Amino acid sequence: MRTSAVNRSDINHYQNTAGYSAYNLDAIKDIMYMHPIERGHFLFLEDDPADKLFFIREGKVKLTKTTTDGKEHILSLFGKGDMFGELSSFQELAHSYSAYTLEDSQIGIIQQKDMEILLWQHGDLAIEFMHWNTLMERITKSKLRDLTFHGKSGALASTLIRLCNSYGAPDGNSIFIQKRIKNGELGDFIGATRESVNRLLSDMKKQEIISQRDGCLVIHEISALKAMCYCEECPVEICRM
Amino acid sequence: MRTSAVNRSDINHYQNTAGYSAYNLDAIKDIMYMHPIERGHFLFLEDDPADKLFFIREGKVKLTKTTTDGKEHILSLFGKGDMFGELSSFQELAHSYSAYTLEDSQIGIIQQKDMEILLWQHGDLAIEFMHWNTLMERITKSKLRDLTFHGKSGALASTLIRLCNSYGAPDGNSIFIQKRIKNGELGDFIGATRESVNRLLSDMKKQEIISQRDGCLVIHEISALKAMCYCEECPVEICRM
DNA sequence: TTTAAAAAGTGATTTATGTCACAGTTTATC
DNA sequence: GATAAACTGTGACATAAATCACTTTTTAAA
Repeated sequence: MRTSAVNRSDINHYQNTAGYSAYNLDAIKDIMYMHPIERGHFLFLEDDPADKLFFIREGKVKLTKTTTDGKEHILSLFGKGDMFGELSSFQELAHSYSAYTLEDSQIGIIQQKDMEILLWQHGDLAIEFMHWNTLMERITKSKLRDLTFHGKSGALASTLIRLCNSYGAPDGNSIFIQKRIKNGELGDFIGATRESVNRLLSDMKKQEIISQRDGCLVIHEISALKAMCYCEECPVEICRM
Repeated sequence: MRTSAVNRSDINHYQNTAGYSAYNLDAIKDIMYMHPIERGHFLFLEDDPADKLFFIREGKVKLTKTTTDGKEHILSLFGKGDMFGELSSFQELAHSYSAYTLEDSQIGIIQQKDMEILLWQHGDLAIEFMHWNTLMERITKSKLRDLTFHGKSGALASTLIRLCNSYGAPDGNSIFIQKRIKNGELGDFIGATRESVNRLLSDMKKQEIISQRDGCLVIHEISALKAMCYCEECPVEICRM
C-alpha cells in the first residue's frame, strides 16, 4: 500500500488531448478530399506508396506495424483533429506502417503533390507545417526514450501516463481511462507479451497504483507511474499516444 | 562457424553516408552564421531553449540524453552535411537532449525566427525542409522499432548495421567500421550495460559474424546481423546513426 | 618507456521477461 | 440466456539481461 496522497498538481497537470491539436493547419482543409471511412477499414498498408497525409475530422485511427516475425507494434492512436501520414523525400518511399479506422470516421486526404504546391504558395502554412513536423518528431523521440530505457515496467508506466493524457477523465483523485484496452494490446505498444503486461498490471493493482472499473483502467497514483519511467514531465502535447 | 558466404549484394547495398545528405537546403546557407567549434564543446544542453537549427559544414557532433537516473542515451552521431536541432512549436520548448562536438567543427547556426521568415518567403525551401523533416522522422521511427522489438541482441545488430552505413568501408568481403567505439558507448545507444554488449559481441566473434582490427569493428556477415534484427532493408538514408 | 588510468573480459549470481500450458472469466452472438 | 470465442490470470520453467566483483588488456600520460 502506498502512503503518498495523490498530488493535486498531478491531477491538474494532465488533460485529455483527444480531439485536441496543438497545430493550426486551416489552409490544407481546402485541398483535402473528405472520405467517410467505415470502422475497421485500412487507409493504407505497409509497403503502399507514401505520398499522402491524412487528417481526422471525425473518428479514430490506429497505426500499426507488423514485424516480419509476426509481432504487431502499435505506433499511435490518433483522433479528431490529428493529422498523420508519411511522405517521401529523396526517393519514392513506401509506408513503414499500416493505418486503419477504429470507428466510422471522416478522413481528409491530402496528396503530397497538392501539399507541396500549397507549401510553395503559402508561407504561413509552411511555418505551421514545420511546427506540426516538430511536434511529431518530439512525440516519436519521447516514445523512443520511454520504451528503451527503463525496462518493460517503465515502458508500461509511460504508456499508462500517455493513456491518461489522451483518454483520461478526472474521477475524484484518480484518472479514469475512457478506453478499453486489452492486455495484449498494451503489450503491442511496448514490445512485451500479454502475460508480462498482465503481471505488471497485477503488481500495480496490489500496490493500489491502479485499479479497474467497467473494463477500463483507473489510475490512482500517477506519481508512482512517473517514478517508474523516470518521467521528465514533458508537455501533454508530446506525452500522448 | 557460419557457412553462408557474404552476399555480394549485401556488400554493395550499404554505402558510407558520412558526409552525405539526402536533402538540399542551399537557401538556408545564406542565413546561417558559421561558428568554429572546438572538439568537446557543447552546442546546447538539455533544457536550453530549443530555437535553432545546426548545420555541420565540417566535423562531427554527438547528440546525447542523460536520464534522471544517470544513464546516458546516445541519440545520434551526425557528420558533414547533416542538419539537426529541435524547434519549438505550440509553445517555447526546451531541448530534450544535448549536443557536443567530437572533432573541431564548423557549425552553421540558424535561428528559428530566421528560418520561419525564409520558409515564408521561399516555397522551394519549404518543400525541401518538409523532405528533411520527413527523413528525420523516419530515422527516429526506424530506431524505435529496432531498439524495442528484438531484444538487446536485435538492438545491437541494428546499431552495427547503422554503423556500417554511416562509417563503413569495404574491406574484401567485409565492412570495416572506420570509427572506434567503446563497448559502453554501444550500450548507451541501445540501453544496455557494457557487460551485456561485451558478451553479445563475444558471441558474434565466436560465430565469425564480426571481428576486430586496430580497435575497430569489422563486419563479416552483415546478413547474420540483419537476421538478428529482422531487418526490413530500409534505405541507407534511413538506416544510419 | 614506464606508469597510471581506462577499458575489456569474464564468472557467479540475481532479476526481468518470455514461453508454455491450462483454468477461470468476460464478451459477443445467435 | 446459452454457447462459443476471446481474453485474463497464473504457475512452472527457460532465457535474457543486469549487477557485482575481480583480472587482464589497452590506452594515454608523465
